[in-house]
Amino acid sequence: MPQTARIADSPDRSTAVNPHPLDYSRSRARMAAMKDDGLVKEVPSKSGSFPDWYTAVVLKGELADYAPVRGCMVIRPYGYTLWECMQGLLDARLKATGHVNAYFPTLIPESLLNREAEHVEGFSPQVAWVTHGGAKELSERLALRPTSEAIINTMYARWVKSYRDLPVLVNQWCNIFRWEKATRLFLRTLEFLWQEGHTLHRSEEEAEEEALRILDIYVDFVENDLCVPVLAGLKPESEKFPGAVRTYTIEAMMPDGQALQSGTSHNLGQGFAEAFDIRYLDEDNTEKRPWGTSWGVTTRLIGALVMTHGDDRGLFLPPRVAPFQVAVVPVLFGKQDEAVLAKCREAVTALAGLRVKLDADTNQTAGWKYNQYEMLGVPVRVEIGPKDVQKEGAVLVPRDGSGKRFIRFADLAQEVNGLMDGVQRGMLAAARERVRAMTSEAGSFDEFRARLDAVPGFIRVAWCGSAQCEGQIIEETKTTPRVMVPAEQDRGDAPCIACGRPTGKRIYYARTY
RNA sequence: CGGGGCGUGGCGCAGUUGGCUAGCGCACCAGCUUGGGGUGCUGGGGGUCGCCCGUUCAAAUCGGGUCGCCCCGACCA
Repeated sequence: MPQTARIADSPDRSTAVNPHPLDYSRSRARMAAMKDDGLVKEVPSKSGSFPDWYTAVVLKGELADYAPVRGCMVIRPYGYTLWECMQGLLDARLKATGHVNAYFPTLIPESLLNREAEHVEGFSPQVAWVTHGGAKELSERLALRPTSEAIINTMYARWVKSYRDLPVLVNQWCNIFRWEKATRLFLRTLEFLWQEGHTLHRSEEEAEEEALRILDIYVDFVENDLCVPVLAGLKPESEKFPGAVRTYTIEAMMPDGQALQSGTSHNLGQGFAEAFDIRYLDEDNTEKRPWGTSWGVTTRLIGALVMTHGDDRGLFLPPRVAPFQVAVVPVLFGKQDEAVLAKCREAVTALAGLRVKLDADTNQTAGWKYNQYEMLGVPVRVEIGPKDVQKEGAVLVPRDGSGKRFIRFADLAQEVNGLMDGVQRGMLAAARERVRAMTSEAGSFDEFRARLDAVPGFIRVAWCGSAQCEGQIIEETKTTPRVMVPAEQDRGDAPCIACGRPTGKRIYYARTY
């Protein structure tokens, strides 16, 4: 019974690392190759082909695997545990702000989806349909939910009667289907997991506050827990959610210079309340329509984690969300093994409160395990061998590459807990610095292209707000508008990059996933 | 949806001007050995060559189709 892993929110032990053997090569050629840089050759270089690197890290990191269905993936136990860790942290924030979870059906009758015109139009190219029950053709097609506004607002219309029923603050964790032409693990698959909040409010102001409150929660969660820096702000009209009045977004920048939309929060106005005929009787005894919001983040965030922090050794997961925060690796020689293992178990006890994996397997060497847990992105490794037992110490190895350190065993808990915070902060700081270096400003198309050429990333421009100018920017630069940051608006006029008219608007453009 | 690439034991690949029993590395099993950065040796088990249809005395190899995956561009969390 070698498993001593304690996984929060995980009811069983199926989340144990490496439940199935993998093909980690041990050929002499590869061993020789390893001596060059000490890196496992299972992972191609991040600076080489970025897409190949990404796929290899997801696969070798045991986050996911291709399913025998086009465009679909299996989230493996290790990857799913990561998702559960992420869920736990975000869910707590949502609960703390008064939201409650519920569950609505995956199947959505076509007639409901058709109620809101812009909504259908926006989603119809991506909807998967159920047309048969057994051999019998259905009288009405059922959509596999591409999002749940239609079915949830249908229910809200039944439940909301009085101003006393407001606000409605409901969230659901579920799966979503969107038919995609080209798929990538975690970044775009036919089916993915997310959380979607759907709220109703008494006033427009309250709905706007809610949309912004959620945006703030997303920023806090993604930056402080996932260590992924984002630009938060408003989407331009062209990038709005179908049916929304306003869409807010958090946009992350990946190391290859492409922006990744990482979460959205929509002010839906009264559009859905009208389409689904939601009314309530207000204090003044008149019937009114509530104001709505919806918002979500998806398993795509796992892709952001991989790309932001991974390196040539594989994954690197922030301590707060890592399925295993610490890997304890005994160095076994067949002689004092019992003493070494006893010390390792003592270490696990000392680290109570952290998610710890003790790997006492004897069919792999200690060195093999070092590489394995680095590939899995475990933030801190503790090595304990006979020499450490003798010296009453242990070797700590943070995944951030800052080197091995020998510590007194008595200081283990304090040292490791200190590393948890230090590594977490270091990851955010490093990512911030990278994104800062990938963000620039351009006053002309020539300048825009030059910057994009030098360092692809976020490029901020002045934009008058017209669709025509937006189209021209897209055309000239092959980038798309990502986000307008509120604090950067109306702080002095500059000529619109396309038409030259003075404007206070600023917007970031980037290539995107 | 266009352009390019790829489907051969679990994984990575070789073999492709048609021709012997389809080969190699890793993984797996057994034994010995080794062990602080992916131990070494020996011996084993495992494949109707993605699928279908053709051509042929003979197809992993040639032709047609089909399915899937990867990469690059147009649409999207």
